[in-house]
Amino acid sequence: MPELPEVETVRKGLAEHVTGRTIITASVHHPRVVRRHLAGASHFSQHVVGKRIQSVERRGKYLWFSLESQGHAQLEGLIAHLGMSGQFRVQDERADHPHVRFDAELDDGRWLVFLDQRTFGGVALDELVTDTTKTRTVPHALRHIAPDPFEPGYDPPSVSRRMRRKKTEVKRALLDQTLVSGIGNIYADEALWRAPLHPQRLTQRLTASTAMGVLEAATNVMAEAIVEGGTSFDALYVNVNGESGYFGRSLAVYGREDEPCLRCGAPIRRLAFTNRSSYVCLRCQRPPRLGTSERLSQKGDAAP
DNA sequence: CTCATGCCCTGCTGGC
DNA sequence: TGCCAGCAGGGCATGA
Repeated sequence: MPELPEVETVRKGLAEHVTGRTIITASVHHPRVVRRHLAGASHFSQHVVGKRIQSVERRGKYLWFSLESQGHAQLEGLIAHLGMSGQFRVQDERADHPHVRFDAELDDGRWLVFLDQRTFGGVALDELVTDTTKTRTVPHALRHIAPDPFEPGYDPPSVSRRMRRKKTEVKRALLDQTLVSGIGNIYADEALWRAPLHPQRLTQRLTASTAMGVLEAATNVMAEAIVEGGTSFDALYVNVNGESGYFGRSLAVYGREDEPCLRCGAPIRRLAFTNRSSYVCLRCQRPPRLGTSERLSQKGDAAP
């Protein structure tokens, strides 16, 4: 469940503890963790050893360690995605835990450990290239990921235009990482409540200012969560696990089914959304009024 | 091309 | 008590 604010909290912690360190040994403990590294597990391990961590960077929900090798100006990216349950820890001893998927010994004697219960996360090595906005370098494999709202290449009017050209629901658009990155199910629901907009509103029917408004709401709610995540940060234990911090945050709708809307008091409802959930206040977030064409394509399960 | 859906995976919860 | 369905959900392959 880590979304942009949680990943940024992890990035900061990692940057503090591993910047400047050289990787001495590396081990892959589960093949699935390197499934995106097509050259394989042993290639991955061999190629990170001896590299120095120059910085820890992030775009949306992706992290990468910028690696330099002795005598080479060219940098490589060690990409990491936390998936749903990924955690990084920097610790003094090698971890003995069933969920360790990858670990590396650093030149200060400490260990960088990646744990992941549900194995949706992973790591890969990739070359760094100039991104499409020409404002920064990103791993080649992440070129399709759009800038997140905290990057210099993020251009809200452009994102708003692209969003309104799409033929889809506004919540799907917010979750589209090629449009704007970093927003997941939780912050999408929070942004839509703030806007306020029903998740099934069609992007083509939004005015430019409404589209800009929901993007701004998403940016604000994530910025506030970064501040909260940063304050509860523990030095040696680089926590990433969605559980600590996440649900302690001030969420207005997510997970609050049947509880009162903080704005109007009406009960928060949970709507089915492609095998997951959307939490909404149906009084603040009015469902779209369907036109003839949408009604015809509803196939009988239309709202009353 | 765009958009929607299903799958990957594990541990916990709730119903019977 | 034990079993199993359901749920959590990001990203990508696939099909429409």
